Amino acid sequence: MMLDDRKIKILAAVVHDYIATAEPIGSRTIARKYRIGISPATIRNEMADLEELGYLSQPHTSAGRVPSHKGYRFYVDFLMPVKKLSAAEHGLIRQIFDKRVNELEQLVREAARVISNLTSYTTLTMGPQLKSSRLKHINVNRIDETKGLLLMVTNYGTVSHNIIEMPQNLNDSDLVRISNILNDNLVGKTLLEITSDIMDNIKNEMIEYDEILNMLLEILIENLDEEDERSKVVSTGSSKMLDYPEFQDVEKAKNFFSLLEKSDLMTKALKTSTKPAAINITIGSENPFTELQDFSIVTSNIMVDGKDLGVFGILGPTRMEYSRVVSILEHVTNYLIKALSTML
Amino acid sequence: MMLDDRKIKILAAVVHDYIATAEPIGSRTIARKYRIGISPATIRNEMADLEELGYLSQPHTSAGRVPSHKGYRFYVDFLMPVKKLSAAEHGLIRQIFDKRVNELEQLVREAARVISNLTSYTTLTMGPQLKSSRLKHINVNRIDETKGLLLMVTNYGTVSHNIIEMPQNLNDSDLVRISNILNDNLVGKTLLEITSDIMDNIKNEMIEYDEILNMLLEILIENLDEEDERSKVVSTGSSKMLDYPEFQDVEKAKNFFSLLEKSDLMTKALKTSTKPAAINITIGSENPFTELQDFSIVTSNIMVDGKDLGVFGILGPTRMEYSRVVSILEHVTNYLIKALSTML
DNA sequence: TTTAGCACTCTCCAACTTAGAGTGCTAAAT
DNA sequence: ATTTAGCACTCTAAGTTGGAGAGTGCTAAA
Repeated sequence: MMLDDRKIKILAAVVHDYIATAEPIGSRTIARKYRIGISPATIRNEMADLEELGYLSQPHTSAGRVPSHKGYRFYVDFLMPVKKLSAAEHGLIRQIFDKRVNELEQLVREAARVISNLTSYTTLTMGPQLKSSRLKHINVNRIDETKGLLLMVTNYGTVSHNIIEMPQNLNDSDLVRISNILNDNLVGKTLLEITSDIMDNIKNEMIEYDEILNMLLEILIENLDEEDERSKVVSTGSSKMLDYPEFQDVEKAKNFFSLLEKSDLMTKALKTSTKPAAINITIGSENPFTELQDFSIVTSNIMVDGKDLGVFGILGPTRMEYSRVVSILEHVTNYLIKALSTML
Repeated sequence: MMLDDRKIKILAAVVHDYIATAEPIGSRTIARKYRIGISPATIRNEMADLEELGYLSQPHTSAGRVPSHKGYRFYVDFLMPVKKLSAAEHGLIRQIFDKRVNELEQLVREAARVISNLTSYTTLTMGPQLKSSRLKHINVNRIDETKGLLLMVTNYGTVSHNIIEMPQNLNDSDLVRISNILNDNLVGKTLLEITSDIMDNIKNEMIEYDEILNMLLEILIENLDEEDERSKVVSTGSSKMLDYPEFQDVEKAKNFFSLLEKSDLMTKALKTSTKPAAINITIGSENPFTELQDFSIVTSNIMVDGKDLGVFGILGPTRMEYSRVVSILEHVTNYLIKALSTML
């Protein structure tokens, strides 16, 4: 079911033009703008064929043609040019990683902002599933007479801190002992594995610290929920979408924003569209979630040493500048992976 | 220039109805809905007077009347009923403070979310100016062979952490010494006061730790900029605005969103509208910034022990449910202040 | 001083018209 | 056997027109 050369040229022209203008494109325009060397009439015949084959569609009888999802798919798989980024764009991306930033979250946030600025679409980010992350370091510090600080670092490089009430009867060497015990018993475990069982063991080892250990356990459990919160999908640059003709209708815009707020949906969308491949493109109705079938999503996972540190996703209209988006995403992801692999 | 009783009743009716419906309101409607006991004709005469006095205005000759900014101001100052919150609303607010949350930022974020849900307007929040906050605790922890963690806590209860590269030649007791020295020299100072001068002093005291101290100084300086970032205005619930008739025009909506992105403008707006009073209302053209003159802003500062810990602001159309907004803001702020004063 | 009555103004909306873009089909041209 | 010119046809977008309805201000009567 391959297309002949002329059909391909016409399909490419339609996709290219529609991505740029958002207007249905007619035979006359193709003949004028993309010199293929055949008359509008012939182009019309070819377009009728392409429509029958499912690559194009017509908003109404006397309008030009618009690519169908199948049309975009063909374009993405076979026709899409590799878009070179300009020096300025390169510079913007590199700039994020020049700063000495040592934390995953911040780096990802910055990257999302730049992606969103460069593409003018909405960028989605999802952090690593912290339930599966392993504790790398844990300790308790004293801040003042009554307050302390519980500090945890995971192997993903995420840091979390919690201010705690300090039992009065603990001195500094107690804290060092507690920190050491916690480290010895908990480091290397995933946050899910740290249950009351393990904590009971520790408590048995150190009955004298019962009070504070109970408190810490409680905080650990609370953190689990919260961290889940943290690993949720965050969207950046959503207001940019209002510039696109697709969202000139306020209803559409509202619909889009409320979509972004359905964080479980967005989480699933980012997860399922992430096959092993580096870059993943889901076009319109290819998406299993009906609410997202008017959009396209391009995702890219951040894999470092086999660890899945999260996903970038770009959410935009099906009429998306795929080639630009893909190369921007590729670049940012590569830089980020490089930065992270020296960091972790 | 006081209004007589009948004019006040009519003004109240217009403001009340316009806040509810966003439609200009005519003499007939007032006579029907708000039984004042006079005929539409008389109401017309009174409304003509109110218009001449500047309390009402007419979108066009044959439309009803709409409150002017002066009209809203009169309403807010003299007519506004005290809105009692429902039990459910009370519950939602209380709920935030039931969780054991020990951090200012998180608490504020939660509070903003609830305010935005309850009012359906956009909530703005601004943290304390960290440049003026005082260091309460600082120390350096080791995470693994090559990595360490610089930890800082301010008197406002904000915590910041930075992962750092550890020089190889430091052992654990070195870290304790460094932490102690830093604490002794820096605690109590504002972040602005911590300049290279002070650090030079410390370095002189401990020439052997030159390398790590230089690094820490660099991080401190970087943090200053970043913390500024943190104390910037954050907006919550902006997409809710799309429900209001004021923003049915996409241009208007776009304009609103790009306004939110001008963070320096929003910062100034929150600062200047904050006189000593607890709650501050700025209506339309009362705002010194022309871009904001189509909106009203209600602010409330979080003052604990004379320390300014930040500001809540609600941004909405001039046609805003002032009484609801004010009482919600009062409640949340009071709860928050109570929570913080036990915390800090 | 208040009110009924009425002419007047302005907006909103639905119905209609027109220009323009694009199509599909047919028949002629290559 | 393709390709192309020509043409009738269709559909939309953008006016234009003409009430209907809401609301006003003024005048004169209550």
